[in-house]
Amino acid sequence: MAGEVGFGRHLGGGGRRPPAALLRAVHVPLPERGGPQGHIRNYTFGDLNVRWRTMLGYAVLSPIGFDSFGLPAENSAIRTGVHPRVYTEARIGELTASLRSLGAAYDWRRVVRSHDPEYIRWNQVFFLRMLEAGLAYRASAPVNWCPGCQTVLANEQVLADGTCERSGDLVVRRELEQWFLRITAYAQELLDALDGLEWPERVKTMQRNWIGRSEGVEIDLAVDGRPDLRVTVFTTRPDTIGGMTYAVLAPEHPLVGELTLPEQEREVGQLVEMVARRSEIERQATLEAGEAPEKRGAFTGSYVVNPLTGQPVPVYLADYVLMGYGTGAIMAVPAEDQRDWDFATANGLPIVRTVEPPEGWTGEAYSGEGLKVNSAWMDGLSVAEAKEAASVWLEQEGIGRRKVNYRLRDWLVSRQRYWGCPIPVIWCRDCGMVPVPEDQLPVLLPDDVEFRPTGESPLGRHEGFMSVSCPRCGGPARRETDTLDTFFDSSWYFLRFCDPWAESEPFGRVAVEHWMPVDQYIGGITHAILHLLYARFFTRALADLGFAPSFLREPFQRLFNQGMIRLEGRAMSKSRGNLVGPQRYFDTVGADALRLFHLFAGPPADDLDWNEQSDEIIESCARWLGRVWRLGTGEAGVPGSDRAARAADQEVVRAVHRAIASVTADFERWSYNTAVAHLMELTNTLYRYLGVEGGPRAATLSEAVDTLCLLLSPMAPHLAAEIWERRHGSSAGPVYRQPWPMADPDLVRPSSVTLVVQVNGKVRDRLEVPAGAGEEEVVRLALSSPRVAHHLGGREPRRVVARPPTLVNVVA
RNA sequence: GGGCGCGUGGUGGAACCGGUAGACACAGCGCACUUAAAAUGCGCCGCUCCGGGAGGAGCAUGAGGGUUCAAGUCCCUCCGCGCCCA
Repeated sequence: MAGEVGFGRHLGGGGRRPPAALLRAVHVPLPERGGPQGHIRNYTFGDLNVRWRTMLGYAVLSPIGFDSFGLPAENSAIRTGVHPRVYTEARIGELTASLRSLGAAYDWRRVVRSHDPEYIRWNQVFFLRMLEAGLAYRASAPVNWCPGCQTVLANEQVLADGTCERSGDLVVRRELEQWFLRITAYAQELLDALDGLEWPERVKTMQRNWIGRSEGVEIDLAVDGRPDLRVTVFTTRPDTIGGMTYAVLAPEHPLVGELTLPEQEREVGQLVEMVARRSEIERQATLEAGEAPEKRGAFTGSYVVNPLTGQPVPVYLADYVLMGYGTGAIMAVPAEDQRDWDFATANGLPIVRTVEPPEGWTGEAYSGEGLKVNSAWMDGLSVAEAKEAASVWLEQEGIGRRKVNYRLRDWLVSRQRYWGCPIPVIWCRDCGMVPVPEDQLPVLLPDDVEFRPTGESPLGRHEGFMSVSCPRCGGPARRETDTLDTFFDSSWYFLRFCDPWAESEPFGRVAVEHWMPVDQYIGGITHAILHLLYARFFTRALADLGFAPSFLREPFQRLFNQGMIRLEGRAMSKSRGNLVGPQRYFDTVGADALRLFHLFAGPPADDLDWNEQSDEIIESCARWLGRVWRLGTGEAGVPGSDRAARAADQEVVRAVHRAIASVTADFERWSYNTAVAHLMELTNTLYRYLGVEGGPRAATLSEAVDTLCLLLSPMAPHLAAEIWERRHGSSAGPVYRQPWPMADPDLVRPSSVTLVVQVNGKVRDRLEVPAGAGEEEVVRLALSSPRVAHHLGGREPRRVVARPPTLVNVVA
């Protein structure tokens, strides 16, 4: 629960760059399943960006909010009797305290909580406008029902093994009236617009697959002996129609009754019953060991006619055909589809190839390129040619239509739970479904409810809530008891953040135009599909409904996926009870050390294993901060004398500029672990010069320490702020208002470099040479090396490859 | 089954464009300070072999092959792990 959300806050801005044109917003979404360390990691990365970009001169918006509705609070209420509101607000308090300890630079004035009446009100306004526009609708549908949670789940909430992602119960299928949002109306746009997003390719691919566009043909098949009936199938391979040796209906297909002959009724009935117990995900999965494949299908007794061959072929039911995709019926071509092949083999059905597999093909179904066979006038064509020819032919015959299909289904938003946003609808015996008038919003949840161990929503039994008069006829009516999926809440909070004070509208237009889209979004890969796809849809819907500016289509321009935290190989999460809370680290080593650990332990995008070594590394982060502290406060010592050595002075200056360049480049490419390493390196260099006679000038060393402090401040803000204040008082302003240091390119290059000399690709000598050494010089130096002479053994070099000033390879 | 990603010291990791493999740390070992310990500061630290030593040679980035003057990095095959889709 208490997922939260945030962008940057307006820390200072107004720097060297024009603020309005270069706004950066850094959003930190809800890494709900990551547990406290996951939160800490996420906020650390976000906060680093906020502070760094502020120092670069950008105005940064960094809000924070709480995705406060949802099942965990309600489940806790059922278990402990504590009201979800009480539970939720306590968790928000803890998280807030945690974030403040961490030093996260949020704009706390902009806090948004999805269970607040104002937020609920706009949620409900959106829902009603969507209803009006036909984007929200009610339909009966086979849905995923979790017996444990007593609620319907979205497909996305059902795991691959057919269990509920929250309770772990086996999800079953039920036919129920549900509320949906018409996300499919935006399928093509959601697919096309992915190309313009600066997101990890992996996430874009996942969304493309999820939307699952496929082009094909719908074909009407005549039923043998029943001129009144047609079975319409969808296929992406119309060229293979000659190989259709049977047809398959989904067990829920409306024609099942008509097509099932009396002698097949028993078999068909058994299959339909078995399928009803399985979740959709499970149905598509491969057979379990020992499961007989023929059990998953049944013959109806009817036949349809193959339009190419004119032959009747049997009609089966099978659970691998889904009612929700295409037309709920397929033409089965076992030779070119492996699942059809498996089914045909198990049920003794014929297999006819329509594409010649390549020489030496040993597999079963072949779906690749090749020449057409057994396909009448298509014989000899390529697959692509035949596809086109078959489509044209089917259209001319009047039995086929080209069709684009999507795997994406409409978004099921109703939940049979209490702790969510009520759906603002009233059911009247006479008027039917009546929307709650907008001036009567928000519809709020009653607090005096009783939670029963069954998990059943208490709303239905609450007379005060349920009993209303119909807004249209004034007669007695009942309220809708379903609440909205929490993904509904989290699909627009970034817009509210722009202007959380708006009262007469959900968010001010000007503010949204000013800040949106979010420049940088940071979140776990767990949200690759659900949250990100819903938010993209919602943003478009709100723009088209006139709430958001019409140009705003994409909410998140850039996305960064942080890695998960694992403990003993598994994701750290509350439900697994394997949490390592942050408080003990705040109490012992401090928040800065913990932040540093998350930055230093590995690449931000990689998963992080939390183990015995983690505490040791946190200790070492704290030790290094101590070293920086002593350097900053002068406790570590000062340069030994004023008689400065030019060489040492130069070396320190160069080390500082190298660090500036490295850390800046590392920040840009999200390489925080190496950024920390570079600052450690600088620290080590500076320590070498403490108390040394003939070292750098005191002023040089002092400037170096200041720069170290500035570079460190986005990572360890508390320590940096304290050091800065001690060194400069309050007159210079706080460290986070200082400009980010700039590296002088001339000083980044070292004065001398190591020339590596290889003989036949093996390193044989290393020479110190001036950084400006040219090709002639390095070749001369390399060839005069005695080691090179030794390894040449008297042979003449056949070739010398020089990459001055660092490498020469002598080939003998 | 298909697609994508990843395999580097005892450990976490670095190597950004094909150019010194192992930065920076952890653990370990040693030294200084200390009555002692902690803390702190400094040093050593891939493997094997040769050498008393300074040093030298060879082998090393999951396995095998290829391209190249040069491969952790590019190409092919295989093995293992992870994720997504089926």
